[in-house]
Amino acid sequence: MSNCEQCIVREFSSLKALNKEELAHLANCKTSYTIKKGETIFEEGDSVNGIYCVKQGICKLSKLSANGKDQIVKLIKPGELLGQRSMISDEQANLSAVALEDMEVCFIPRSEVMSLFDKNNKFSMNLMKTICGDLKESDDHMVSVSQKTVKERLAETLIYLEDNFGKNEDGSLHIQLSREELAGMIGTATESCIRLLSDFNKLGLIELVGKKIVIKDINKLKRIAD
Amino acid sequence: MSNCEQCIVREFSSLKALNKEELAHLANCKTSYTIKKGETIFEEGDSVNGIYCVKQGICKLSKLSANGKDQIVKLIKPGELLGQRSMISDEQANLSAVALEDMEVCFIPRSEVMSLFDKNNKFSMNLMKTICGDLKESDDHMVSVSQKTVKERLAETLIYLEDNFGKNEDGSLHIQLSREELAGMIGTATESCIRLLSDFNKLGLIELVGKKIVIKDINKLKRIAD
DNA sequence: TTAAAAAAATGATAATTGTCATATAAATTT
DNA sequence: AAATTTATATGACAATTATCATTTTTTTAA
Repeated sequence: MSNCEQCIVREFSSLKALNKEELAHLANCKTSYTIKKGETIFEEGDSVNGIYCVKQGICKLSKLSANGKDQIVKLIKPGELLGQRSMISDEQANLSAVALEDMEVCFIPRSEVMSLFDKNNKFSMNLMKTICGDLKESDDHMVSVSQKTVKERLAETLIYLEDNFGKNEDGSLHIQLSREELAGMIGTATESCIRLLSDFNKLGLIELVGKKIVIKDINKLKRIAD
Repeated sequence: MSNCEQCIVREFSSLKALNKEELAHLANCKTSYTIKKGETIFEEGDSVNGIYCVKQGICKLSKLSANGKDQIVKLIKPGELLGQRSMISDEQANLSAVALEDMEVCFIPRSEVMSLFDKNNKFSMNLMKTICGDLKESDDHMVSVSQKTVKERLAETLIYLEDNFGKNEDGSLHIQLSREELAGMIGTATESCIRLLSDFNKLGLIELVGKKIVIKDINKLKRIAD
């Protein structure tokens, strides 16, 4: 069983508030998992009886709409916690979590999180602030989806992806999303997304290398995004 | 100064976890305000140094988009708390709060809320659950905005308004929104909203009496909303 | 390595939605 | 009560976006 005290990603989440003793206890009750790219961690409707601490790899949180399209609500990266919302509300998950890369996660059971919430005020405050941050992000995202055009949102999303997930040596976005997933992030049809990528390409804002995307003129993109 | 212990709306919010002593202290440090319809409680960018407990009246939480349209993110009714997100994150408000009716609110300063958060675990858990509920709502709303048509969203919103804010004796929706505000709720242009209301009217789904809206066939509306 | 399947790209077209102009109705002010 | 302002409603049209069909490219499997 691996040690939580030595786990670096802990520093990036609410768990940074834990002391040695608490970390030792946590190491004892957590379960580690390896998840392959494309696999599901939990699905809409599942009862998630704890939270996942993401150690390695990126995953998407998405929701299936009535018309069968998968809307990506949020991307989760190492250091973040997964399933907090459902666990705290004690409700079934309203989103599905699917790995976009091979992942390593640790599952922390509900009882442990709740006990930490009760005992460690710093931890509960951290958790609170994280969720408040998520709420702000979600509200802002909602306004963006509702008031901006698809073109503006695509520009915005490309910038977001570069800012938050970085780029490879060849300059292409590190995060690998299919066109369908990218469309699901900005809330549009796959074909519309592809078409606008082509337009951006022709305008020299981006370059399409296979399915990879290289941002060539981030300032113009920013001007489009607003 | 009015007594918090006897305030009924308290039972509907996180504050229901407070004991006699805490309520007495709260009564001492809160400030009561009367707000007229149309007045602003706080605006995007304001530092909200506490939370508002809504005793009477409904208000909207909205965000101004780049194109000058006001997107309504949430409606708040008596018993709910206002400004929790900003206060906890210790950030400026990302939304504006404007009264849709004459209101009575009590302002509770940050220090008091924080002290309660630290001392009363039931309260902090309640607060947490409320915000988690808001987050779920916001995510769901986002998916709805992004995947449903304006017509579907209008139907959905009309049902939501009747379910959550009730109707007058004449059967019309109790909550009084201008067409512009209703458009702001569903995320569309005012003219599009008006046009679809006319369509619904012609189809017998609703009846327009002046600016009032009466739902005539909620089942058909539900079928449209999905 | 070739065949099959899946993903990406593009064209044609239709549906949805936004914008601007204008008319009508309601609310407010004088 | 008349005049002004504001809100609601409608028409005409343009822009955006979705859908369906088809082609090309890439990936996967045989």
